[in-house]
Amino acid sequence: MIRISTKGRYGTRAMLDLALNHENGLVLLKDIAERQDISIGYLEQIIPSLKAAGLVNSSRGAHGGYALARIPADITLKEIISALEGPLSLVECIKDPKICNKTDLCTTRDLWNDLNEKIDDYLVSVTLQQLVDKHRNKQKSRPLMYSI
Amino acid sequence: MIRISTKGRYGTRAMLDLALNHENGLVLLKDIAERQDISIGYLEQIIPSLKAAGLVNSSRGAHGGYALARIPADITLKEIISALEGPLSLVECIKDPKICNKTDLCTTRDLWNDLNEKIDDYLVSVTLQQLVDKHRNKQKSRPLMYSI
DNA sequence: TATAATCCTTATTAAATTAATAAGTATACT
DNA sequence: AGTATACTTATTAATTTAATAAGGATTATA
Repeated sequence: MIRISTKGRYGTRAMLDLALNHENGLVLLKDIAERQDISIGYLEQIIPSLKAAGLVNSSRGAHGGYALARIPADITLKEIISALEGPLSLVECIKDPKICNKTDLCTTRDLWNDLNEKIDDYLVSVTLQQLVDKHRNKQKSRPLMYSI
Repeated sequence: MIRISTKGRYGTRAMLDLALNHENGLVLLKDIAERQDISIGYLEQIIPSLKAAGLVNSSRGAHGGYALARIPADITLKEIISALEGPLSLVECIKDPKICNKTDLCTTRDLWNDLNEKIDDYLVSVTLQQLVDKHRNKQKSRPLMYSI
């Protein structure tokens, strides 16, 4: 199965949540967890990858919390996914050609490599800002839904 | 990690092997296994998926073996991968929207859905014949390599 | 009709990965 | 000092992946 793990999915949702809720200053992990319906413990395992990649900043202690390190328009989905799942490599021999001695004759490797590039192109083309805009449009188009 | 499993990769190589070696009649599992360096036992677990999808035919008994069910130009990569790995669905809620009650408001789901379509488009666009052609070109461009 | 060659079927297992929980530590504001 | 928060590390359960094993079913042919 070709799949995106929960780490990638939850982390992306956390980033979108951060982008949507920055008006009131720092965002609490607890609040992200609640809004996104992800356990705090699991989020605590995911966030460090985003920090390490320089995508979010944090401050500790009371009144601490998280914030995006850059504006959403400057953050691509590729950065987010790479931070969470490592470099995109549909098959091992893409990022590490030495593991197979037939690499240069392997037609199917070329194939996975091409597909890899397509996926990459798409991920680069989407910014967090675009997600924010899409999200706001969705909200607008459902005027009968009230949050309670 | 976004990954293609060995089932998908080995199965694709088996299909390419079938396409390349049909001149001498039916192709033996044993020979595919040897040429592709995949254990017979594991191939025996992979081939049934290809049969079930109507991509290969087989005949049993002495002088039995496998053959493609259709010409390579009529077989897309998407059919092969779907047969081996099930319907492409980067996240569960793509093929089964009911598992999540926020599906219609979920911006990230739309995102995975779009990516899913890109991958799908690519897989549909590649035929087994194209792989065969690429493979033959590679062989030609390495005239100093002899098989022994 | 016996034998050999082949596909076919089912069960088992080991390893890796994923998804999560738990429990406590460090820091900073009040 | 106390509390709210981020941070760290270890553990575990479930699932998936990748493979092995062992034998059964079918067909050509000697």
